[in-house]
Amino acid sequence: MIEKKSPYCGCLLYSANALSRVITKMAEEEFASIGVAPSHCFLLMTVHNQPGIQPTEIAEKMMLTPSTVTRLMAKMEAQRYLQRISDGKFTLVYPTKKTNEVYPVILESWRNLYRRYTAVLGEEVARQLTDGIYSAAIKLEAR
Amino acid sequence: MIEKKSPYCGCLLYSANALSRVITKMAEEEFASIGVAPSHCFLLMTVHNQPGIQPTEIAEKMMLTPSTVTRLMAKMEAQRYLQRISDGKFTLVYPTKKTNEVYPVILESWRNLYRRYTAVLGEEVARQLTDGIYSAAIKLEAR
DNA sequence: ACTTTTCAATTGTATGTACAAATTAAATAA
DNA sequence: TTATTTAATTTGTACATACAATTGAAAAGT
Repeated sequence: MIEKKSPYCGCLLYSANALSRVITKMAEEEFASIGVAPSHCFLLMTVHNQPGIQPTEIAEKMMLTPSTVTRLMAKMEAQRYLQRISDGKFTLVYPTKKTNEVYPVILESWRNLYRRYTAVLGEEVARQLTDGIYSAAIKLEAR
Repeated sequence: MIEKKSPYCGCLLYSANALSRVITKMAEEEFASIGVAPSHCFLLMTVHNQPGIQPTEIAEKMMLTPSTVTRLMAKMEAQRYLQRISDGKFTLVYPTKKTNEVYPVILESWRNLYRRYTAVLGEEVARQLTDGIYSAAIKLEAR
């Protein structure tokens, strides 16, 4: 049986984008029950684990730009999932009761996602792949 | 020296998205001189290599949805980079003179991109990583 | 003390992508 | 042959993300 590969599968851009879309879709399915998108959940986790964190640091941790973080926060704040407090030129971000309530559910969904893709890829393969991807991202970002 | 990792680096979703953003940015820089975004270049390559190809097949090759392909095509057609011809319920997509002119430049940029990331990651590592990413994407899509 | 520079955060705008619905045409069933 | 179903494509809409420009405040230089 002939395995039909994409003509672009040797390209990191192509493959990385493809994987990103696929795993994002799986995550959206998993997080759908919460009613909060995966990126927003990362934000909530970050704020939950470090109340009073500032947008810039959130952006670093999430590997996103500050402007994106502002948008994500605005949405979550509108849903009372977090609170921003201005402090001079800084902004301090805090979780709310709602955040704390949903936090365990987020963790659970996150674990389910992990289980789902490791079931397909194998745990060790998934680990190594994730590690390779992460370190490549770091190296290329520092380029 | 302590290496500071992201708290989410063990998550495939997080890492894959991060890599996707970083490599996309590099690609955008590389393709900027052409004035055509990376995804549009993939489209042009696909059509160049298979004149008369249909949107559905393009979508499969590019691992995108048909609706996304429609948007990409609309943009490129507006810039006279390709031509759509209706044939019953099908649409046949053809390259134009402009496509053929720019094609070698696209290939060159693509090679440059490859050189850039392999310079950072090492050729063998990059190859294996790309391969692992691609096969994970395929497996997870078939989930 | 005042000016200039730097820096954090936000806003305007644009892009790539997807889903769901609509359209249109072909294929199949009656 | 006509009616129904299926399939290809496009459109309406929405979302995550980024860049460039703006705002507002702190820091540094004079």
